[in-house]
Amino acid sequence: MKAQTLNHDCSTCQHLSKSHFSSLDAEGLGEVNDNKACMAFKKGQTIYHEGMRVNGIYCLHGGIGKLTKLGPKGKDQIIQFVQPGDIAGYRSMISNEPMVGSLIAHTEVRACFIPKEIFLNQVKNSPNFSFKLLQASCHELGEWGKVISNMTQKSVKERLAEMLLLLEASFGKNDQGFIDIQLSREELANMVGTATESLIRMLGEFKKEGIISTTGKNIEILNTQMLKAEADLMY
Amino acid sequence: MKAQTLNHDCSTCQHLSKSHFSSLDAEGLGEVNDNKACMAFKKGQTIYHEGMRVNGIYCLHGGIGKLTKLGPKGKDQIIQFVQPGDIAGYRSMISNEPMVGSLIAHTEVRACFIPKEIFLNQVKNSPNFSFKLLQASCHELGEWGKVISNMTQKSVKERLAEMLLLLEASFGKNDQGFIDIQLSREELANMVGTATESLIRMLGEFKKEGIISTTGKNIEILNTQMLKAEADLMY
DNA sequence: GTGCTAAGTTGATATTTGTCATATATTCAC
DNA sequence: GTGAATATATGACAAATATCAACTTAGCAC
Repeated sequence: MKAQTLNHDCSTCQHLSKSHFSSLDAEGLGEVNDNKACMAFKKGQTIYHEGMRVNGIYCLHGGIGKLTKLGPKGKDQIIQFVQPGDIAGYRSMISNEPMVGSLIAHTEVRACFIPKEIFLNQVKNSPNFSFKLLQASCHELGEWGKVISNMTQKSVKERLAEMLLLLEASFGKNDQGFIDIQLSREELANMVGTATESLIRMLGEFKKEGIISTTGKNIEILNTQMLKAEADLMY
Repeated sequence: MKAQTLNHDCSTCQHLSKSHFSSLDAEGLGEVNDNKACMAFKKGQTIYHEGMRVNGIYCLHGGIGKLTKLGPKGKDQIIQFVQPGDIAGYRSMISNEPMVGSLIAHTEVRACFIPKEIFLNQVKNSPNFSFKLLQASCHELGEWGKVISNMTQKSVKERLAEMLLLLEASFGKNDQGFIDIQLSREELANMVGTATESLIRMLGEFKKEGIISTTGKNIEILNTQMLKAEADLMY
Protein backbone atom coordinates (compact mmCIF):
# COMPACT_ATOMS: atom_id res chain seq x y z
CA MET A 1 0.00 0.00 0.00
CA LYS A 2 1.39 3.35 -0.98
CA ALA A 3 1.70 5.81 1.86
CA GLN A 4 -0.69 8.75 1.60
CA THR A 5 1.08 12.00 0.84
CA LEU A 6 0.59 14.10 3.93
CA ASN A 7 1.03 17.51 2.40
CA HIS A 8 -1.27 17.21 -0.56
CA ASP A 9 -2.49 19.99 -2.80
CA CYS A 10 -5.86 21.64 -2.17
CA SER A 11 -6.61 21.95 -5.88
CA THR A 12 -6.40 18.19 -6.31
CA CYS A 13 -7.98 17.29 -2.97
CA GLN A 14 -10.72 14.78 -3.59
CA HIS A 15 -12.91 16.51 -1.02
CA LEU A 16 -12.64 19.97 -2.52
CA SER A 17 -15.96 19.76 -4.34
CA LYS A 18 -17.77 19.04 -1.06
CA SER A 19 -15.99 21.86 0.73
CA HIS A 20 -16.88 25.52 1.08
CA PHE A 21 -13.45 26.26 -0.32
CA SER A 22 -14.68 25.19 -3.74
CA SER A 23 -16.28 28.60 -4.09
CA LEU A 24 -12.89 30.31 -3.96
CA ASP A 25 -11.16 31.33 -7.17
CA ALA A 26 -7.77 29.94 -8.16
CA GLU A 27 -5.92 32.78 -6.50
CA GLY A 28 -7.76 32.42 -3.20
CA LEU A 29 -7.38 28.67 -3.15
CA GLY A 30 -3.70 29.14 -3.93
CA GLU A 31 -3.27 31.42 -0.93
CA VAL A 32 -4.97 28.88 1.30
CA ASN A 33 -2.89 26.06 -0.13
CA ASP A 34 0.39 27.93 0.35
CA ASN A 35 -0.33 28.71 3.97
CA LYS A 36 -2.02 25.60 5.23
CA ALA A 37 -0.32 22.99 7.38
CA CYS A 38 -1.35 19.37 7.01
CA MET A 39 -1.54 17.39 10.20
CA ALA A 40 -2.36 13.90 11.34
CA PHE A 41 -4.11 13.09 14.60
CA LYS A 42 -4.36 9.75 16.32
CA LYS A 43 -7.68 8.30 17.38
CA GLY A 44 -8.85 9.96 20.58
CA GLN A 45 -6.49 12.90 20.28
CA THR A 46 -7.83 16.36 21.00
CA ILE A 47 -7.43 18.73 18.06
CA TYR A 48 -8.60 21.73 20.03
CA HIS A 49 -10.21 22.27 23.40
CA GLU A 50 -13.51 23.94 24.24
CA GLY A 51 -12.98 27.44 25.55
CA MET A 52 -9.68 27.86 23.73
CA ARG A 53 -8.95 30.63 21.33
CA VAL A 54 -7.50 28.99 18.26
CA ASN A 55 -5.60 30.87 15.63
CA GLY A 56 -7.13 29.18 12.64
CA ILE A 57 -9.52 26.59 11.35
CA TYR A 58 -9.19 22.94 10.49
CA CYS A 59 -10.27 21.44 7.18
CA LEU A 60 -10.68 17.69 7.42
CA HIS A 61 -9.61 15.51 4.55
CA GLY A 62 -9.51 12.11 6.20
CA GLY A 63 -11.21 10.29 9.05
CA ILE A 64 -14.00 11.46 11.32
CA GLY A 65 -13.85 14.17 13.95
CA LYS A 66 -16.35 14.76 16.70
CA LEU A 67 -17.32 18.08 18.14
CA THR A 68 -18.03 17.65 21.83
CA LYS A 69 -19.33 20.06 24.40
CA LEU A 70 -18.78 19.76 28.11
CA GLY A 71 -22.19 19.79 29.75
CA PRO A 72 -22.95 21.38 33.10
CA LYS A 73 -22.72 17.97 34.75
CA GLY A 74 -19.28 17.27 33.34
CA LYS A 75 -20.49 14.92 30.64
CA ASP A 76 -19.06 15.30 27.17
CA GLN A 77 -21.87 15.54 24.71
CA ILE A 78 -21.27 14.94 21.02
CA ILE A 79 -22.84 17.87 19.22
CA GLN A 80 -21.76 17.13 15.68
CA PHE A 81 -19.52 14.98 13.54
CA VAL A 82 -16.99 16.47 11.18
CA GLN A 83 -16.35 14.61 7.96
CA PRO A 84 -13.91 15.05 5.07
CA GLY A 85 -14.59 18.31 3.27
CA ASP A 86 -16.01 19.92 6.40
CA ILE A 87 -14.30 22.79 8.14
CA ALA A 88 -14.29 23.08 11.91
CA GLY A 89 -13.83 26.11 14.05
CA TYR A 90 -14.90 28.77 11.61
CA ARG A 91 -17.71 29.95 13.84
CA SER A 92 -15.39 31.02 16.62
CA MET A 93 -13.07 32.60 14.12
CA ILE A 94 -15.83 34.77 12.69
CA SER A 95 -17.69 35.70 15.84
CA ASN A 96 -14.31 36.13 17.53
CA GLU A 97 -15.30 33.98 20.47
CA PRO A 98 -13.63 31.03 22.15
CA MET A 99 -14.35 27.61 20.70
CA VAL A 100 -17.77 26.41 21.80
CA GLY A 101 -16.73 22.79 21.76
CA SER A 102 -13.74 20.50 21.58
CA LEU A 103 -12.73 18.77 18.38
CA ILE A 104 -11.62 15.19 18.96
CA ALA A 105 -10.31 12.69 16.46
CA HIS A 106 -12.89 9.92 16.51
CA THR A 107 -10.88 7.83 14.09
CA GLU A 108 -7.43 8.67 12.82
CA VAL A 109 -7.84 12.14 11.34
CA ARG A 110 -5.99 14.10 8.70
CA ALA A 111 -6.69 17.79 8.57
CA CYS A 112 -5.21 20.99 7.28
CA PHE A 113 -4.75 23.92 9.60
CA ILE A 114 -5.47 27.24 7.94
CA PRO A 115 -4.33 30.33 9.87
CA LYS A 116 -6.97 32.76 10.98
CA GLU A 117 -5.75 35.68 8.90
CA ILE A 118 -5.59 33.61 5.72
CA PHE A 119 -9.11 32.34 6.33
CA LEU A 120 -10.47 35.78 7.14
CA ASN A 121 -8.75 37.14 4.03
CA GLN A 122 -10.83 34.81 1.91
CA VAL A 123 -13.99 35.81 3.74
CA LYS A 124 -13.13 39.43 3.10
CA ASN A 125 -12.05 39.07 -0.52
CA SER A 126 -14.46 36.51 -1.85
CA PRO A 127 -18.14 37.43 -1.66
CA ASN A 128 -18.92 33.95 -2.99
CA PHE A 129 -17.07 32.25 -0.20
CA SER A 130 -18.47 34.54 2.43
CA PHE A 131 -22.00 33.96 1.17
CA LYS A 132 -21.45 30.20 1.17
CA LEU A 133 -20.43 30.39 4.81
CA LEU A 134 -23.43 32.54 5.60
CA GLN A 135 -25.69 30.04 3.89
CA ALA A 136 -24.07 27.17 5.73
CA SER A 137 -24.43 28.80 9.13
CA CYS A 138 -28.04 29.75 8.42
CA HIS A 139 -28.81 26.21 7.35
CA GLU A 140 -27.16 24.89 10.48
CA LEU A 141 -29.19 27.23 12.64
CA GLY A 142 -32.30 25.65 11.18
CA GLU A 143 -31.01 22.18 11.92
CA TRP A 144 -30.08 23.07 15.46
CA GLY A 145 -33.52 24.54 16.00
CA LYS A 146 -34.95 21.14 15.16
CA VAL A 147 -32.52 19.51 17.54
CA ILE A 148 -33.61 21.83 20.34
CA SER A 149 -37.28 21.09 19.96
CA ASN A 150 -36.62 17.39 19.56
CA MET A 151 -34.46 17.24 22.62
CA THR A 152 -36.94 19.02 24.81
CA GLN A 153 -40.10 17.39 23.57
CA LYS A 154 -39.21 13.84 22.65
CA SER A 155 -38.66 10.86 24.92
CA VAL A 156 -35.28 9.18 25.10
CA LYS A 157 -36.53 6.30 22.99
CA GLU A 158 -37.76 8.62 20.25
CA ARG A 159 -34.52 10.54 20.28
CA LEU A 160 -32.52 7.34 20.01
CA ALA A 161 -34.59 6.18 17.06
CA GLU A 162 -34.06 9.48 15.32
CA MET A 163 -30.35 9.48 16.03
CA LEU A 164 -29.91 6.04 14.53
CA LEU A 165 -31.66 7.20 11.38
CA LEU A 166 -29.49 10.30 11.25
CA LEU A 167 -26.32 8.28 11.70
CA GLU A 168 -27.24 5.99 8.85
CA ALA A 169 -28.11 8.98 6.68
CA SER A 170 -24.82 10.76 7.26
CA PHE A 171 -22.40 7.83 7.42
CA GLY A 172 -24.12 5.27 5.23
CA LYS A 173 -23.87 1.52 5.51
CA ASN A 174 -20.79 -0.62 5.05
CA ASP A 175 -20.57 -3.91 3.13
CA GLN A 176 -22.19 -5.89 5.91
CA GLY A 177 -25.08 -3.48 6.18
CA PHE A 178 -23.89 -1.88 9.42
CA ILE A 179 -24.00 1.87 9.96
CA ASP A 180 -20.54 3.00 8.96
CA ILE A 181 -19.40 4.53 12.23
CA GLN A 182 -18.35 2.90 15.45
CA LEU A 183 -19.59 4.45 18.65
CA SER A 184 -19.44 3.23 22.21
CA ARG A 185 -22.67 2.91 24.17
CA GLU A 186 -21.48 5.78 26.30
CA GLU A 187 -21.03 7.98 23.25
CA LEU A 188 -24.45 7.04 21.94
CA ALA A 189 -25.91 7.84 25.34
CA ASN A 190 -24.22 11.22 25.43
CA MET A 191 -25.51 12.07 21.98
CA VAL A 192 -29.06 11.28 22.97
CA GLY A 193 -28.62 12.87 26.36
CA THR A 194 -29.35 9.95 28.60
CA ALA A 195 -27.62 7.53 30.94
CA THR A 196 -25.59 4.72 29.39
CA GLU A 197 -27.70 2.06 31.10
CA SER A 198 -30.91 3.57 29.78
CA LEU A 199 -29.51 3.67 26.29
CA ILE A 200 -28.52 0.00 26.46
CA ARG A 201 -32.01 -0.94 27.56
CA MET A 202 -33.65 0.91 24.71
CA LEU A 203 -31.27 -0.56 22.18
CA GLY A 204 -32.26 -3.90 23.66
CA GLU A 205 -35.94 -3.10 23.13
CA PHE A 206 -35.32 -2.20 19.50
CA LYS A 207 -33.44 -5.45 19.08
CA LYS A 208 -36.25 -7.44 20.69
CA GLU A 209 -38.73 -5.81 18.34
CA GLY A 210 -36.54 -6.74 15.39
CA ILE A 211 -35.98 -3.14 14.37
CA ILE A 212 -32.20 -3.24 14.66
CA SER A 213 -29.49 -5.79 15.27
CA THR A 214 -26.10 -5.22 16.85
CA THR A 215 -22.77 -7.00 16.90
CA GLY A 216 -20.39 -5.31 19.27
CA LYS A 217 -20.34 -1.65 18.28
CA ASN A 218 -21.85 -2.40 14.89
CA ILE A 219 -25.47 -1.49 14.43
CA GLU A 220 -27.72 -2.47 11.56
CA ILE A 221 -31.12 -0.99 10.94
CA LEU A 222 -33.40 -3.85 9.92
CA ASN A 223 -36.66 -2.00 9.63
CA THR A 224 -36.41 1.66 8.72
CA GLN A 225 -40.17 2.16 8.66
CA MET A 226 -40.66 0.92 12.20
CA LEU A 227 -37.72 2.97 13.37
CA LYS A 228 -39.23 6.08 11.81
CA ALA A 229 -42.46 5.30 13.59
CA GLU A 230 -40.56 5.00 16.87
CA ALA A 231 -38.91 8.33 16.20
CA ASP A 232 -42.35 9.84 15.72
CA LEU A 233 -41.34 11.43 12.46
CA MET A 234 -44.16 12.71 10.38
CA TYR A 235 -42.10 13.49 7.35
CA MET B 1 -51.09 61.16 23.12
CA LYS B 2 -49.76 61.70 19.64
CA ALA B 3 -50.36 58.77 17.32
CA GLN B 4 -47.18 57.01 16.28
CA THR B 5 -46.33 57.53 12.65
CA LEU B 6 -46.67 54.12 11.08
CA ASN B 7 -44.46 54.65 8.09
CA HIS B 8 -41.41 56.10 9.72
CA ASP B 9 -37.99 56.58 8.20
CA CYS B 10 -35.25 53.97 8.70
CA SER B 11 -32.55 56.61 9.00
CA THR B 12 -34.27 58.17 12.00
CA CYS B 13 -35.48 54.90 13.53
CA GLN B 14 -34.48 54.81 17.17
CA HIS B 15 -33.60 51.14 16.87
CA LEU B 16 -31.26 51.53 13.90
CA SER B 17 -28.10 51.50 16.00
CA LYS B 18 -29.03 48.15 17.52
CA SER B 19 -29.89 46.69 14.12
CA HIS B 20 -27.71 44.94 11.58
CA PHE B 21 -28.90 47.53 9.08
CA SER B 22 -26.69 50.08 10.78
CA SER B 23 -23.77 48.63 8.85
CA LEU B 24 -25.33 49.64 5.55
CA ASP B 25 -24.22 52.82 3.83
CA ALA B 26 -26.64 55.69 3.10
CA GLU B 27 -27.44 54.35 -0.34
CA GLY B 28 -28.21 50.85 0.88
CA LEU B 29 -30.29 52.05 3.77
CA GLY B 30 -32.14 54.30 1.36
CA GLU B 31 -32.97 51.37 -0.87
CA VAL B 32 -34.30 49.43 2.12
CA ASN B 33 -36.25 52.41 3.32
CA ASP B 34 -37.85 53.04 -0.07
CA ASN B 35 -39.00 49.46 -0.45
CA LYS B 36 -40.06 48.50 3.03
CA ALA B 37 -43.65 48.26 4.16
CA CYS B 38 -44.50 49.10 7.74
CA MET B 39 -47.11 46.95 9.37
CA ALA B 40 -48.87 46.59 12.69
CA PHE B 41 -49.86 43.27 14.23
CA LYS B 42 -52.27 42.69 17.06
CA LYS B 43 -51.31 40.66 20.09
CA GLY B 44 -51.46 36.97 19.26
CA GLN B 45 -51.48 37.50 15.52
CA THR B 46 -49.29 35.26 13.41
CA ILE B 47 -46.81 37.22 11.30
CA TYR B 48 -45.63 34.17 9.42
CA HIS B 49 -46.13 30.45 9.78
CA GLU B 50 -43.56 27.71 10.21
CA GLY B 51 -42.95 25.85 6.97
CA MET B 52 -44.00 28.81 4.84
CA ARG B 53 -41.83 30.35 2.20
CA VAL B 54 -41.90 34.06 2.87
CA ASN B 55 -40.82 36.61 0.32
CA GLY B 56 -38.96 38.86 2.69
CA ILE B 57 -37.86 39.56 6.20
CA TYR B 58 -39.38 41.49 9.08
CA CYS B 59 -37.55 44.15 11.02
CA LEU B 60 -39.21 44.83 14.35
CA HIS B 61 -39.42 48.36 15.66
CA GLY B 62 -42.03 48.00 18.35
CA GLY B 63 -43.33 45.36 20.71
CA ILE B 64 -42.13 41.80 21.24
CA GLY B 65 -42.38 38.92 18.81
CA LYS B 66 -41.92 35.28 19.65
CA LEU B 67 -40.43 32.66 17.39
CA THR B 68 -42.19 29.38 18.02
CA LYS B 69 -41.55 25.94 16.69
CA LEU B 70 -44.14 23.22 16.53
CA GLY B 71 -42.74 20.23 18.35
CA PRO B 72 -43.34 16.63 17.34
CA LYS B 73 -46.06 16.36 19.98
CA GLY B 74 -47.93 19.34 18.67
CA LYS B 75 -46.73 21.69 21.39
CA ASP B 76 -45.59 25.15 20.39
CA GLN B 77 -42.22 25.79 21.84
CA ILE B 78 -40.85 29.31 22.11
CA ILE B 79 -37.37 29.20 20.62
CA GLN B 80 -36.51 32.88 20.76
CA PHE B 81 -37.90 36.33 21.35
CA VAL B 82 -37.61 39.08 18.78
CA GLN B 83 -37.17 42.62 20.07
CA PRO B 84 -37.00 46.03 18.43
CA GLY B 85 -33.96 46.27 16.17
CA ASP B 86 -33.95 42.51 15.53
CA ILE B 87 -34.68 41.06 12.14
CA ALA B 88 -36.64 37.84 11.78
CA GLY B 89 -36.68 35.41 8.92
CA TYR B 90 -33.31 36.17 7.40
CA ARG B 91 -32.06 32.64 7.93
CA SER B 92 -34.66 31.11 5.66
CA MET B 93 -34.09 33.85 3.13
CA ILE B 94 -30.39 33.12 2.92
CA SER B 95 -30.41 29.36 3.09
CA ASN B 96 -33.43 29.41 0.79
CA GLU B 97 -35.43 27.11 3.03
CA PRO B 98 -38.91 27.33 4.47
CA MET B 99 -39.27 29.19 7.76
CA VAL B 100 -38.12 27.01 10.62
CA GLY B 101 -40.54 28.58 13.07
CA SER B 102 -43.59 30.79 13.28
CA LEU B 103 -43.35 34.44 14.23
CA ILE B 104 -46.15 35.49 16.56
CA ALA B 105 -46.89 38.91 17.97
CA HIS B 106 -46.50 38.45 21.70
CA THR B 107 -47.55 42.01 22.39
CA GLU B 108 -48.77 44.46 19.82
CA VAL B 109 -46.02 44.52 17.23
CA ARG B 110 -44.85 47.02 14.64
CA ALA B 111 -42.52 45.74 12.00
CA CYS B 112 -41.25 46.60 8.56
CA PHE B 113 -41.42 44.05 5.80
CA ILE B 114 -38.42 44.13 3.52
CA PRO B 115 -38.77 42.18 0.27
CA LYS B 116 -36.40 39.30 -0.32
CA GLU B 117 -34.69 40.80 -3.36
CA ILE B 118 -34.03 44.11 -1.62
CA PHE B 119 -32.59 42.30 1.38
CA LEU B 120 -30.45 39.98 -0.73
CA ASN B 121 -29.25 43.00 -2.72
CA GLN B 122 -27.79 44.46 0.45
CA VAL B 123 -26.17 41.13 1.34
CA LYS B 124 -24.64 41.04 -2.11
CA ASN B 125 -23.56 44.68 -2.31
CA SER B 126 -22.44 45.37 1.21
CA PRO B 127 -19.60 43.21 2.49
CA ASN B 128 -19.99 44.93 5.85
CA PHE B 129 -23.62 43.98 6.12
CA SER B 130 -23.02 40.47 4.93
CA PHE B 131 -20.20 40.00 7.41
CA LYS B 132 -22.37 41.34 10.23
CA LEU B 133 -24.99 38.75 9.39
CA LEU B 134 -22.36 36.05 9.24
CA GLN B 135 -21.06 37.11 12.63
CA ALA B 136 -24.55 37.17 14.06
CA SER B 137 -25.42 33.71 12.81
CA CYS B 138 -22.11 32.31 14.02
CA HIS B 139 -22.66 33.84 17.43
CA GLU B 140 -26.15 32.42 17.53
CA LEU B 141 -24.87 28.97 16.66
CA GLY B 142 -22.67 29.16 19.72
CA GLU B 143 -25.63 30.16 21.88
CA TRP B 144 -27.81 27.39 20.52
CA GLY B 145 -25.05 24.90 21.18
CA LYS B 146 -25.24 25.88 24.83
CA VAL B 147 -29.01 25.52 24.75
CA ILE B 148 -28.71 22.01 23.34
CA SER B 149 -26.36 20.80 26.01
CA ASN B 150 -28.37 22.53 28.74
CA MET B 151 -31.62 21.06 27.55
CA THR B 152 -30.31 17.55 27.40
CA GLN B 153 -28.25 17.54 30.55
CA LYS B 154 -30.04 19.74 33.03
CA SER B 155 -33.11 19.00 35.12
CA VAL B 156 -36.32 20.90 34.62
CA LYS B 157 -35.70 22.91 37.77
CA GLU B 158 -32.24 23.96 36.63
CA ARG B 159 -33.54 24.90 33.20
CA LEU B 160 -36.31 26.97 34.74
CA ALA B 161 -33.84 28.81 36.95
CA GLU B 162 -31.64 29.56 33.99
CA MET B 163 -34.57 30.71 31.88
CA LEU B 164 -35.72 33.16 34.53
CA LEU B 165 -32.23 34.64 34.66
CA LEU B 166 -32.14 34.88 30.89
CA LEU B 167 -35.53 36.57 30.76
CA GLU B 168 -34.44 39.17 33.27
CA ALA B 169 -31.20 39.72 31.35
CA SER B 170 -32.90 40.30 28.04
CA PHE B 171 -36.07 42.12 29.10
CA GLY B 172 -34.91 43.85 32.25
CA LYS B 173 -37.07 44.84 35.20
CA ASN B 174 -39.96 47.26 35.27
CA ASP B 175 -40.65 49.92 37.94
CA GLN B 176 -42.01 47.38 40.38
CA GLY B 177 -39.02 45.09 39.98
CA PHE B 178 -40.85 42.53 37.89
CA ILE B 179 -39.26 40.94 34.83
CA ASP B 180 -40.52 43.09 31.99
CA ILE B 181 -42.35 40.45 30.00
CA GLN B 182 -45.62 38.70 30.63
CA LEU B 183 -45.78 35.01 29.93
CA SER B 184 -48.45 32.47 30.72
CA ARG B 185 -47.51 29.41 32.74
CA GLU B 186 -48.05 27.36 29.64
CA GLU B 187 -45.62 29.48 27.65
CA LEU B 188 -43.03 29.24 30.40
CA ALA B 189 -43.51 25.48 30.46
CA ASN B 190 -43.08 25.22 26.71
CA MET B 191 -39.90 27.26 26.83
CA VAL B 192 -38.39 25.00 29.44
CA GLY B 193 -39.78 21.92 27.78
CA THR B 194 -41.96 20.55 30.54
CA ALA B 195 -45.61 20.11 31.48
CA THR B 196 -47.49 23.16 32.72
CA GLU B 197 -48.28 21.48 36.03
CA SER B 198 -44.64 20.62 36.65
CA LEU B 199 -43.61 24.17 35.90
CA ILE B 200 -46.14 25.55 38.38
CA ARG B 201 -44.85 23.25 41.08
CA MET B 202 -41.26 24.32 40.55
CA LEU B 203 -42.19 27.99 40.53
CA GLY B 204 -43.90 27.23 43.81
CA GLU B 205 -40.73 25.74 45.24
CA PHE B 206 -38.72 28.80 44.25
CA LYS B 207 -41.35 30.97 45.91
CA LYS B 208 -41.25 28.88 49.08
CA GLU B 209 -37.47 29.22 49.20
CA GLY B 210 -37.81 32.99 48.83
CA ILE B 211 -35.90 33.07 45.55
CA ILE B 212 -38.69 34.62 43.53
CA SER B 213 -42.12 36.11 44.06
CA THR B 214 -45.04 36.21 41.68
CA THR B 215 -48.19 38.25 41.26
CA GLY B 216 -50.28 36.92 38.45
CA LYS B 217 -48.05 36.72 35.43
CA ASN B 218 -45.51 39.04 36.99
CA ILE B 219 -42.34 37.46 38.30
CA GLU B 220 -39.69 39.09 40.46
CA ILE B 221 -36.30 37.60 41.16
CA LEU B 222 -35.58 38.21 44.83
CA ASN B 223 -32.27 36.38 45.13
CA THR B 224 -30.19 36.23 41.99
CA GLN B 225 -27.34 34.37 43.67
CA MET B 226 -29.56 31.54 44.86
CA LEU B 227 -31.21 31.34 41.47
CA LYS B 228 -27.83 31.06 39.80
CA ALA B 229 -26.96 28.27 42.20
CA GLU B 230 -30.21 26.51 41.29
CA ALA B 231 -29.36 26.88 37.62
CA ASP B 232 -26.02 25.23 38.33
CA LEU B 233 -24.16 27.96 36.52
CA MET B 234 -20.48 27.93 37.10
CA TYR B 235 -19.81 31.23 35.45
C1' DG C 1 -73.50 42.45 38.68
C1' DT C 2 -74.23 37.08 36.17
C1' DG C 3 -72.50 33.59 33.93
C1' DC C 4 -69.06 31.79 30.88
C1' DT C 5 -64.49 30.61 29.63
C1' DA C 6 -59.70 30.17 30.11
C1' DA C 7 -55.88 30.07 33.19
C1' DG C 8 -53.88 28.64 37.26
C1' DT C 9 -53.37 25.39 41.13
C1' DT C 10 -53.25 21.12 43.74
C1' DG C 11 -53.30 16.14 44.78
C1' DA C 12 -53.03 11.33 43.52
C1' DT C 13 -51.01 8.28 40.60
C1' DA C 14 -48.53 6.34 36.49
C1' DT C 15 -44.58 6.50 33.64
C1' DT C 16 -40.10 7.47 32.48
C1' DT C 17 -35.54 7.79 33.47
C1' DG C 18 -31.49 7.78 36.53
C1' DT C 19 -28.61 5.50 39.96
C1' DC C 20 -26.29 1.96 42.19
C1' DA C 21 -24.78 -2.67 42.51
C1' DT C 22 -23.24 -6.40 40.27
C1' DA C 23 -22.39 -9.68 36.58
C1' DT C 24 -20.56 -10.78 32.11
C1' DA C 25 -18.01 -9.85 28.05
C1' DT C 26 -14.39 -7.69 25.52
C1' DT C 27 -10.03 -5.54 24.77
C1' DC C 28 -5.37 -4.84 25.33
C1' DA C 29 -0.74 -4.84 27.38
C1' DC C 30 2.53 -7.91 28.43
C1' DG D 1 -1.90 -17.27 26.26
C1' DT D 2 -3.02 -14.47 31.48
C1' DG D 3 -4.83 -10.97 33.95
C1' DA D 4 -6.18 -6.14 34.45
C1' DA D 5 -8.77 -2.69 32.73
C1' DT D 6 -12.64 -1.29 30.24
C1' DA D 7 -17.13 -1.78 28.02
C1' DT D 8 -21.52 -3.87 28.00
C1' DA D 9 -25.48 -5.73 30.15
C1' DT D 10 -29.10 -6.64 33.70
C1' DG D 11 -31.81 -6.10 37.99
C1' DA D 12 -33.64 -3.57 41.83
C1' DC D 13 -34.76 0.57 43.39
C1' DA D 14 -35.13 5.78 43.73
C1' DA D 15 -35.99 10.09 41.80
C1' DA D 16 -37.87 13.07 38.43
C1' DT D 17 -41.49 14.18 35.64
C1' DA D 18 -45.94 13.48 33.15
C1' DT D 19 -50.74 12.63 33.28
C1' DC D 20 -55.35 12.86 34.87
C1' DA D 21 -58.94 14.69 37.65
C1' DA D 22 -60.74 18.05 40.46
C1' DC D 23 -61.01 22.46 41.98
C1' DT D 24 -60.10 27.58 42.38
C1' DT D 25 -59.25 31.92 40.53
C1' DA D 26 -59.16 35.56 37.13
C1' DG D 27 -60.74 37.78 33.00
C1' DC D 28 -64.41 39.11 30.09
C1' DA D 29 -68.80 39.59 27.33
C1' DC D 30 -73.27 40.87 28.14
